[in-house]
Amino acid sequence: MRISISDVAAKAGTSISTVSKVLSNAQGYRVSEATARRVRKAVRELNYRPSITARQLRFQRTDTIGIVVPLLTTPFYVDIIRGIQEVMWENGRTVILGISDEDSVLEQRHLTMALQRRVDGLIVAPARNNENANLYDELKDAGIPFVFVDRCLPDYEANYVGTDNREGAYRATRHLLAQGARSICYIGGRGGITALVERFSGYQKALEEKGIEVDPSLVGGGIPEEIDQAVRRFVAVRPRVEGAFMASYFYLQAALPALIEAGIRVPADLPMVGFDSVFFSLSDETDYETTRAITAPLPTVIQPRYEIGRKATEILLADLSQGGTEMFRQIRLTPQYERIDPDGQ
Amino acid sequence: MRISISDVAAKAGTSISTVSKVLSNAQGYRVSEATARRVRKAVRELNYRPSITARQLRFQRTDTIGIVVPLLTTPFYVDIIRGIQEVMWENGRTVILGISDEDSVLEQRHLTMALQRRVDGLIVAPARNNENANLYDELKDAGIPFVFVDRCLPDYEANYVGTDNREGAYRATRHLLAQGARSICYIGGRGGITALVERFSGYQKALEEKGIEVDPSLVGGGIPEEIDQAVRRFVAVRPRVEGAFMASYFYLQAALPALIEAGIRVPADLPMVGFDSVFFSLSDETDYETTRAITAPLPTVIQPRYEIGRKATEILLADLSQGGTEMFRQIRLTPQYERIDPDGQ
DNA sequence: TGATTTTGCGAAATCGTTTTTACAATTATA
DNA sequence: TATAATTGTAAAAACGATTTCGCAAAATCA
Repeated sequence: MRISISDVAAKAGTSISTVSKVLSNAQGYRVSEATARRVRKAVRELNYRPSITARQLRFQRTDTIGIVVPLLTTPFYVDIIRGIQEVMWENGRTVILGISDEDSVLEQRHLTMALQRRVDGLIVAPARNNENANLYDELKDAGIPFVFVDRCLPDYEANYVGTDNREGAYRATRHLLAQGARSICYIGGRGGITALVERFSGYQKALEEKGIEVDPSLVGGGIPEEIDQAVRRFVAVRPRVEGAFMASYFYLQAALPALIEAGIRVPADLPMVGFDSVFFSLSDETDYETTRAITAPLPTVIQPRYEIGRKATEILLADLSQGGTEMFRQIRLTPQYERIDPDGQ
Repeated sequence: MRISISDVAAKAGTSISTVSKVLSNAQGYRVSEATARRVRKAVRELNYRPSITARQLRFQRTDTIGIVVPLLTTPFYVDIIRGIQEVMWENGRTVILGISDEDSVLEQRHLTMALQRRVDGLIVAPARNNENANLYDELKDAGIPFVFVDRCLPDYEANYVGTDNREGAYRATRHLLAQGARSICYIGGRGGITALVERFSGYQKALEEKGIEVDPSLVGGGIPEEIDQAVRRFVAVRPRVEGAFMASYFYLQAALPALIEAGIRVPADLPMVGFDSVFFSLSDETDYETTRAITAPLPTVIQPRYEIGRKATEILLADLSQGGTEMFRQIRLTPQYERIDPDGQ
């Protein structure tokens, strides 16, 4: 029962092409003011809105981009999405959203779905341990532009917008060093996605600058169980670990219970720095216990989430308008620091 | 450069109608096995996928629904969306998402956008202080089914799925009464959206059952500044308030700073119950301070968020398949309780 | 007044599907 | 062997828009 352009034409007593011309009100068309008025009146009275679907078919573009993120339960990706939405709005476009749940297979399903919907382009934060490189190759072949945000596949050439992870991790580690810590553990893994590789590299750089060799037995990561075990090993080490670098909220959250169990409060007993916030619900028993072991707001590297979203969208739109450039852009935005002196030491 | 059905037809040496028939492989059609094989081969080799856009135009339905929620910064709506997505997946449909930021105008923009995209239906958690009733009337007139989740416009007839707010608030208030509290403040407002009206009503019911009249001077709500002022009044009251009912995380979050400033720890110094969790970032100075004033996990009413999403979608899909029923369904799901004895006293 | 330009509008093609209808060619029936 | 029924395929219409092109009517010019 939806009204179409022909209903408007009928009511205005004109042809559909005339209606279209009035509505697009481009310069080249010649429509008399009297007719235009009739058309506009009919449009108003019928409350007519052109079908985007028909437009899409005609123009061969959907003015829609697909977003796939691993999760929404922290504000991190929510803010990135907000940035994306904002720019898309400004350009009269829309967004469809998929949540991969850190699962490579689900990610693929979302991407295929989006492609079937003929999205113009994609913005993706790939799941950890990603195995979709061939899928992204297909996108390149098909000429569908996409931009990775926050994370990128290792050794993979593509558009990317994220934080300057190496720099952030470097500064954060220096913060620990400045407090006199020398044996500093790294919890975060070193592969799967580039962000972690880069953070490890920043950690390493800061240590080596001080002539400290990275101790492999102080590096841990993986799934929560592995992290838990790694932390148990670290706290048993003698002499005791003097600082901890947590590569993200994910690792921090997984590591805290083991620390608490060992009676270690942070940052009082163990200086600690992290990337981005970790969130606690104070209705949750476990979370409540955990917060008790935290003695002061944690120093943290703050990622420019909103800006990452905006920048990624701008790159995508640029690619779109230029019909897919062959040049890939890799952009690392400068992080901010909370309770870390970035120029410290 | 995307390949269409006619490319397949050309490659298979047949007509596009034959290709379509092979692909839809419905029973009624008669296509020889030899032709079908040729077509399938061509489809495989060209990696052809039918254009959803063209299908949409043909079928006059998009297999898409629009979701509009006020915010995504708490897990509440995220979980509802997860429930919606799940059911939509199972039915091979997609979702487009808008965030209204608690702004009636933005909500309207999102809804209009969704309509222009010709979504089949809508699931909406309306913004507080909503002024879009006429817009929703238009939806009814246009025969576009929609379901409210969590919140509903006051005195407005429409599909609705949410928590049994009155019951939840009733039980929560009884919990405070069971602890001996008699003068209990209510922070949450009483209008704008039905959830709050119902929660106030449950609070009132529990009090009146004990022969306690609601004291209007102990009721506060509104924007964060008003809440802050209300709390300051409450804590100054003598004899001192003995319990606090917080209508949602929003009010809890807004109220805590004033409580802390007054040196009141919760629930130790002031028994408190709330609806759903409040989240804190322990990298945030303010949040950190706030958590120090909380002496134990807070008792809370837990809303069945995931189920709300599922149920709402089921109702919408039912409406959709029946071509829009005239009967509106109002469903209130039973909440769960954390640290509240629901049968208490 | 007759020829030419301008103006206003509509018919038709197009985008990629699905589905109905029509039409051959083949097979079965009388 | 005609005729009827069946089978395989293609042509065409429809969905709702945009845009090119052509054709009248009106306006301008000679």
